[in-house]
Amino acid sequence: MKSSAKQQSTREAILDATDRLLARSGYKKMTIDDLAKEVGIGKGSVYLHFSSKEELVLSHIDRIIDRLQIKLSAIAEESAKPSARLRKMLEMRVLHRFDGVQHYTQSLNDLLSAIRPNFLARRESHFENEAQIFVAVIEEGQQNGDFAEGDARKIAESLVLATNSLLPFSLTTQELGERRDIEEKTRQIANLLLQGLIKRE
Amino acid sequence: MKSSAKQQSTREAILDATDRLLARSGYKKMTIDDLAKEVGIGKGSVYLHFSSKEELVLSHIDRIIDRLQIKLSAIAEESAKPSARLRKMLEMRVLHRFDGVQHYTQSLNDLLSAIRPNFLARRESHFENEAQIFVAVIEEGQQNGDFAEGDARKIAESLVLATNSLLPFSLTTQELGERRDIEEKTRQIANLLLQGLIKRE
DNA sequence: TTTCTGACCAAAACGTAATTTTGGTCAGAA
DNA sequence: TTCTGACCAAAATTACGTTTTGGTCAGAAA
Repeated sequence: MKSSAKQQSTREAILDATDRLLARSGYKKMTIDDLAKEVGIGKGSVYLHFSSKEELVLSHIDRIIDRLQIKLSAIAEESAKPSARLRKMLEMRVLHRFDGVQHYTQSLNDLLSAIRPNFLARRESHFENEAQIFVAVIEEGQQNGDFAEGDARKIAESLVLATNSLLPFSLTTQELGERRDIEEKTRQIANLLLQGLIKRE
Repeated sequence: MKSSAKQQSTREAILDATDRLLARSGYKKMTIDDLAKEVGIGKGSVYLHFSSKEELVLSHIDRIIDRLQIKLSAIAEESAKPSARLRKMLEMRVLHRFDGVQHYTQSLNDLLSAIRPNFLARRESHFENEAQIFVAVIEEGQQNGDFAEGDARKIAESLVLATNSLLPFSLTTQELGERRDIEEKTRQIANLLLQGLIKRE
């Protein structure tokens, strides 16, 4: 039996190569043969880790989101004020997503059109998971009196949703604009939202 | 010389027919011949009003936005409190856009991919124009002491941007979800944003 | 045994050449 | 002066033979 650590590292190597090839050629032109060659394994071995090309790319996206969630959770557990943590989480979330696909110059549409239904479903669940991380911080702020009362889950969903139009999705990072502008716009929205959360004297 | 009122009504009839055909067949399958037949005019007459198929469809979208801007301006001039007006404007904006393309079941992607560059450019300018309508109301609220001080233009852009992810764009209305849910989500976000705007005692 | 591989295959993608449809024009009708 | 539809080049579609590709699996490697 192969060590699961080794299995895991092969899996990671495949996903790393997927990222490179996706950036280089887009979804349709990226072939499993090329991918295997890039990783230095046999083609069949790719299918030991992923059941299909679509599943492979979806997993690659999942990995970006997993990493995001780890970073979000880390901030959520810091010791700063809840409002400061939320602000930081909102900004980091947008920039992480921006950076995660910055090198895909034109290929986002290609990818989206190829795997649309499953991708949209996952995207929805990613948002839900991300919102859940915000919930804990919001509840903390409510309990310590910083924030006004309210359904923490709904508030979390609103925070996420309100910054979603800044995420690369149908628009590539180029079409979205300069990274610094995205950052500034996110900060503006986050400020307004958080002012709204903070309890009035 | 033909009366400009008659010219205008033909133009409107063409745009009405464009809306119907776009809903029925999508951008690529909608032909100018069909369109002329639907309106009951000759094909060449279509080109008396629009210089190309792309321009035609762009004008159709412009019309949706023009109507939106008229409704936004109307609300902006009502006598309710600035915060109430802004809330109403934000909700109306999202629902107007939702209703404007609700009958395009699958064809938004088709349209987007066909006219992408010019469409994106216009979209950007639509947002800027919409934001400008918000500016006046925000400044009014700042002057009468309801709202905290701040760059009204930037605030307006934030309000618009924060609700943009609820607009049909790459996602069709079906993919966005139920109208009542969109309405609820918009209201949630608007509440949070406006709480953030309101001046603290 | 367990892990990995690449030859293999059906299906999809691609080239391409013949055919049809379509966006756009414009000479002349109304 | 306004409108039209026959007309045309270009683009889309079809038909079809060829190539490429996603996915499998019998057997090699470990």
